[in-house]
Amino acid sequence: MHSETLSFFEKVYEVARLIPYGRVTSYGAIAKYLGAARSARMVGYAMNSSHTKDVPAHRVVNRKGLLTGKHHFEGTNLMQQLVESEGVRVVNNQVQDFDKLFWDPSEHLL
DNA sequence: CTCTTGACTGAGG
DNA sequence: GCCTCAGCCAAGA
Repeated sequence: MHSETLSFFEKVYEVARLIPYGRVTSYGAIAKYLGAARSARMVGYAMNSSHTKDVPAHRVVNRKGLLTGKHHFEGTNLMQQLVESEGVRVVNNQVQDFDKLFWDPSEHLL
């Protein structure tokens, strides 16, 4: 599962699938968890390709809790609808109570 | 091999 | 708090 043969994208997908229902994390947090703290942009790039795969990409937002990837989902508001369906409140693309809902992949190891 | 493309981030003003 | 800029680097062409 965590083979070295997995591409960076595939590793990102594995971590994204660990995000609990109703919680969110950031591109940077996932990158850090993978030991590639400076590859946050790559995480977002990977999410762009997660379209067809079984990955909860809507639970990944930027460090401020903004839904920066919403334009990559179908329709004009699908990403927000998905997170809100999990109980996450969003106002102007900003996740409310972001500090409380933020899930750090690194905590998963503790 | 080189070059471009970014769903990012931290620092500086 | 805001905005801008530069560094970041995997993948695909």
